Amino acid sequence: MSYFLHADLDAFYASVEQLDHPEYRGKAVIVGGLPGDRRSVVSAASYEARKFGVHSAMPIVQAVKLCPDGIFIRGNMRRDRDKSTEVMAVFADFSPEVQQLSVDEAFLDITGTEKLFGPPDVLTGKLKKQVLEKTGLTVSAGLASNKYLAKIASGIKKPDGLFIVAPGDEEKFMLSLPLSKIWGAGEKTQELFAKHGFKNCTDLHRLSQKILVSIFGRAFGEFLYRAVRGQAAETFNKERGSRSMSAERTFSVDLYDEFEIETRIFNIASEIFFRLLQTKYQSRTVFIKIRYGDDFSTVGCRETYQNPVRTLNELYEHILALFHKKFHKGRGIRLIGAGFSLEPKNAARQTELFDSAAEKERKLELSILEINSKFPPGAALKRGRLLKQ
DNA sequence: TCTGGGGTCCTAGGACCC
DNA sequence: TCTGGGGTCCTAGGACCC
Repeated sequence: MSYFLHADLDAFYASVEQLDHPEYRGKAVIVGGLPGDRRSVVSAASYEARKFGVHSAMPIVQAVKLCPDGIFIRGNMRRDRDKSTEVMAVFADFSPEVQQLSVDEAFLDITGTEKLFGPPDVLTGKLKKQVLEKTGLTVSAGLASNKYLAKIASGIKKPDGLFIVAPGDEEKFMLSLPLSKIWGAGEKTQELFAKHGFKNCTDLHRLSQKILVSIFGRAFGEFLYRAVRGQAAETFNKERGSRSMSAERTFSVDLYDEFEIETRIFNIASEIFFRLLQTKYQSRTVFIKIRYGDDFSTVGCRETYQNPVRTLNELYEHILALFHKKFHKGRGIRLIGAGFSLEPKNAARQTELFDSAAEKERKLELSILEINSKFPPGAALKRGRLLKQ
């Protein structure tokens, strides 16, 4: 019989700020942007801020209205990452199988750890205590016989809580939940639930798999069928490598000027290209994304090339071409994004014949990467924007 | 209220090949 | 002259999660 612990740090980014700034403790802390940031959203709100109705993904503008005296902070990614690493190290002391899901949560397979740490609830108590002592952060935990239920369970007694789904109670547990607690069923699905008059999990449980599939589509229908029965979802079992890499920017004001736009595109191209160079992946497929300011609509396109992208210049040309293929001249741009699909380096695809110009350029770019990695950010070597040939 | 940024997976349809 | 069926690869868009 398997047993899983899902551990979730409470209000992570906000808690790190309160840890580093004792004067913030006990106060409403909102991470994600400063009050003047017109297009930012909340990435974490302390529990004190949540009392005002502030929650993550909410526009900062709205958070300021709800909580005008809150402490607003943009956030400190490097610090948060370091803190996350510390926490994951503690998790690793309790299980050889830690599956990190994001910066602030992980599954621990604690099957068969009883001799070392005691029963699951005792182990969880020890883990929570150690995380607090070693990192100053609190964790909420869920225990269940599969990952899907452990994940839902950890959200039930927040903050600093523990909820256990006893073996044998899986289905009963799911049926006790409101539809809003079904992980994987977001806003649109909730609307669809309402449209069909489904009010709770029992309403879904009554339906055959065939009916669910006809309403929700094959994959999601089958997922729901299993979910309301408390059965393990495949979702968390695939241990897969990266599939894509991308970067996008929302501008504080819509962009109209072509030169300005192309400069932003170049910056995004450099960012993702140098990020790609530091991985064990290559890419033959490039995609772009445009969001218009007038109606918030998003369009995108992609192209798969014969050979992997080799140089920044080449990537920039690709992205620019895709951008101009989609862009409606005259409309203001709110967001531009670009990225690629990843494949393992040196995939068995015939490498192009030696191309000395491209090879030279690639070497130059690698040396820029090396120099950049040796200097603190800001002091690093920057290169002027390339020109279209 | 007016909607970030980095990802994953699914669906439907088209092109192409056998 | 009209037109099958399966498989693979690719693309656009959407839903969802943290």
